[in-house]
Amino acid sequence: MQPLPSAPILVDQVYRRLMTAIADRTLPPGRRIRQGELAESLGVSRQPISHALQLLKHQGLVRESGRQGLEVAPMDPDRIRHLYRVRSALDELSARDAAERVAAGDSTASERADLAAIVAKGSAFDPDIPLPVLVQADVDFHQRLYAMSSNPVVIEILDPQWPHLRRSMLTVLEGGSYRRRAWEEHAEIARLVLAGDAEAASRASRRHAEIAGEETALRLKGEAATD
Amino acid sequence: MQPLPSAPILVDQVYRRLMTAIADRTLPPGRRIRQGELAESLGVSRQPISHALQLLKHQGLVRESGRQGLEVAPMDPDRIRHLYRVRSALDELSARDAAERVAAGDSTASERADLAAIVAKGSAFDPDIPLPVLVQADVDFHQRLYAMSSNPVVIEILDPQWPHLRRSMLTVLEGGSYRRRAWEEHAEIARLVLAGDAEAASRASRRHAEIAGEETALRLKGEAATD
DNA sequence: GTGCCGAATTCGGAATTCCGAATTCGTATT
DNA sequence: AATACGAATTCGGAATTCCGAATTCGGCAC
Repeated sequence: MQPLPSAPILVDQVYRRLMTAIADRTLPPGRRIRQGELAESLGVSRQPISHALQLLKHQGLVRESGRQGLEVAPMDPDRIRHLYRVRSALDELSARDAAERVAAGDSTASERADLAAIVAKGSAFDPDIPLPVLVQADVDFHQRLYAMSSNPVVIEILDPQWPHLRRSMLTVLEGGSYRRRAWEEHAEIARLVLAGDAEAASRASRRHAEIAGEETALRLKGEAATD
Repeated sequence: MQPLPSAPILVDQVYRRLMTAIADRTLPPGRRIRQGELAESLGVSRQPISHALQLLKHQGLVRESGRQGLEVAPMDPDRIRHLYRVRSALDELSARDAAERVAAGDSTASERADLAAIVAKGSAFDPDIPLPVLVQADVDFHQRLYAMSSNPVVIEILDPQWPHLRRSMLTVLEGGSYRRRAWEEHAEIARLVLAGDAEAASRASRRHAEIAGEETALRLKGEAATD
C-alpha cells in the first residue's frame, strides 16, 4: 500500500503555486511580493509563505526589492542568454546519451512513443493552440529527452531554471514567427535520437539551443527597448 | 556609504554553516538531523533551522529519513558519476569560453595570475597539506575557470552541487594516488586556457572531468563495498 | 518469555506573537 | 507653500506556542 496523500505540506504547495504563477506571468516580473497578502489570499499563515519565498529567492525567481520586501525577479536578457549556453552544453550531452541508449536498445518503447507524440503535438501548426500549452509541449519535449538520457542530474539541475525559460518563451512565442522553426528543429532532433545517431543528434541539439538562445535574447532585448 | 553589515539573517548563516558541515563531513552521511538539537547548539530558535533545512533538502544534501525527520543524504556513487558527466559538459563550455576571452584580450591580469597561483599551490606536491585545504584548492581552480568564462549561470547552477563534490573528493583524495595526476591535468588546462587555445582547453577540461568522475565513482563504490 | 496493545514522548510543520527596521503620512515651522 | 521632523503604519525575520503524526517504551495477556 502507498502512504496515501500524507500530509499537505503547505510549504511545498505554496512553493509550486508561486513557481507556476511566476512562470506563466500571472505574477509578472517586477511585481511586489508581500508575505501577508499571499498568506491571506492562499488562506495559510505567513510561515509556509516565508519558507517558499526563501526557496524562490535561491532560485532567482524573486529578489529583494530595493526598498523593503521582495519582488518577482525581472527577466534579464543577458542571464537568459547565458542560461541557453548552459542548456546547449547539457542538451548536447543528453541528446548524445539518449541516442546511444536507443542505439544500444536500452530505451523503452513507451518513452520513444512519448517523444514522438510530443513532437507530433507541437508540430501540428495550429494557431489556435493557446500559448501556455505550446510552451508546455516545448518543456515536455526537452525534459523527455533529458529523461531518455538516463542522467537524473541533468533534470535536477535544470529543473529550477525552467520557470525562467518558460517566462522568456512566452514572450518569444508571442511573436509567432519562431514557432514553426523551433518545432522543425525538435522534429529533427527526435528523428536523430530515435535513429540512434548520437553524433548528429548531439550536434542538432546543441545547435537548437544556441539558436533558441540567440532568438530569445534578441526578442527580449527588443521587448525591453520598446518598453 | 555602504549599508554595513545590515541584519544577521540567521537563515542564511545557518544554511551556510550546515552546508559546510556536510561538505567537510563534520556531519557525516546518514547522520540524523533533529531541528531542536541544532537550534539549541547554534543558540537560535527552530524557525531559521527549519528554513535552512528546507533549502538543503531541495539541494539534496539532506533527505527525509525513513522514519521521521531528516538525515544527511548518503553519498550516492551513481549520482556522483552522473554529476561528473554534467560537469564534463559545463567544464568544456567554460574552458572554451575562458580561453576565448583570453585570446580576445578580455581577461584581466589579476584573474590570470590568480589561476596560475591556484595551480602552483595545488601542484606543490606537499603531503603535509591538509586534505580540506587541497579540496579547497581544487574547488577554487574550477570556480576560477567558471568565473573566467564570464558565464554567471554556470557558477550559479553548479554552486549547490559543490558540497556533494567536496564530500566525494575528501574520500577519493584520502587514497592519495590520484592527487598528483589531478593537478597535472589542472596545470595543463590552465596552460591551454592562458594560451588562448580554446579548442584544446575545452577538450582537456572535458577529459579531466570524465577521468575524475570515473576515478571517484570507482573509489566510492570500493568504499561502499568495504563497509 | 514473547508478543501485542496503548500511553507518553519526540519530532516536524503550521499558526500566532513579538520585535526591529524602514517607509509613509501628517503636522509644524520657516 | 515647501520642507523637515516625527509618529504611526507596514513589513519581514525570529521566537514561541500549538497540533497532528510517528516512534518508543512499558505493561499486560497469552
